[in-house]
Amino acid sequence: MPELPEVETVRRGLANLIVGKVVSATDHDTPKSFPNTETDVRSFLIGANVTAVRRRAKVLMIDLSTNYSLVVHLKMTGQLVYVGGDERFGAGHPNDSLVNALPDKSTRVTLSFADESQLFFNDQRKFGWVKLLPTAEIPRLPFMLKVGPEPLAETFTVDMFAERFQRRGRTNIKAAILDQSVVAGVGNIYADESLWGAKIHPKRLVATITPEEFEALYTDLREVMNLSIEKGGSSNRNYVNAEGKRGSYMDFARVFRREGLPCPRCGTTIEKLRVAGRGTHICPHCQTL
DNA sequence: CACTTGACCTGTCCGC
DNA sequence: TGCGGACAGGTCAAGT
Repeated sequence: MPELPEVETVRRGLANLIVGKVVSATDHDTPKSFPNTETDVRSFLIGANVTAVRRRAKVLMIDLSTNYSLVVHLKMTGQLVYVGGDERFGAGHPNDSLVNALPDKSTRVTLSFADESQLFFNDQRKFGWVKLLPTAEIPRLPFMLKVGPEPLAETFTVDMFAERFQRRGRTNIKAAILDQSVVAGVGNIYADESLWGAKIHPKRLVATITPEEFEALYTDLREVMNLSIEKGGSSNRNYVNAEGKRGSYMDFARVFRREGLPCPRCGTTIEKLRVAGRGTHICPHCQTL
């Protein structure tokens, strides 16, 4: 799934839907999806009140009144879908069919709240997880120690952006922008979209990128991510928000998954290639080596 | 260190 | 219709 705009969309939804609710029960399939001890679950999850829902990079944190948090990574196919107690089997709910189908085959973790509502963590490919950890320990997780700055933060400047790349001078710009220790939250969709916006070929070595190009990339990355959040994220395959609804950014995508279609800037046919081990979409006229 | 590749999983799509 | 292979929004652990 889920890159920064999708995770942020889920965060905003959950912040409205579950803050203040009391956890009454939990269930899961494999320990891989929910690697927590029974003792911790009983002591710090059951009976806890949800106090906040936060995000850092592509990681979600559901804070609890016990000073523990549920830390969630959706990886490629994870979903967090909330179903209100009164919505189940209710007629006229916008997501009737999806909501009433849960839990389903991909459901890995279920959280039940005291008011009968539920939160489902679904994950087709089982890469994601939900970890119960002391809130104060989260910043000391290896991932949190190495992850780069939030690209949409007001304090994040173009100079900081360009500086972050200097450590990765000998690789290509696509691998570097996907590196979470350079900048947080960029994944395959927004890497391709922003490189197209800045007219930079994804195979260009970082060391050859000019200050003007870094500035264009910085501006475009932020624009494209802000637009995507506004559109509720990208539903390329199975991403949905906390209410089970798809996002519409893919309707606005300029190159991602648009191979064979004309470039919206010059009309040249968009091509798909492989860079940094990932499917990569470019306009061969706008983005040259 | 910086960099690349394979592994983790299931489902879907495409060519034979 | 069936089957094999490639591929899919992300990160890690290994290898060079």
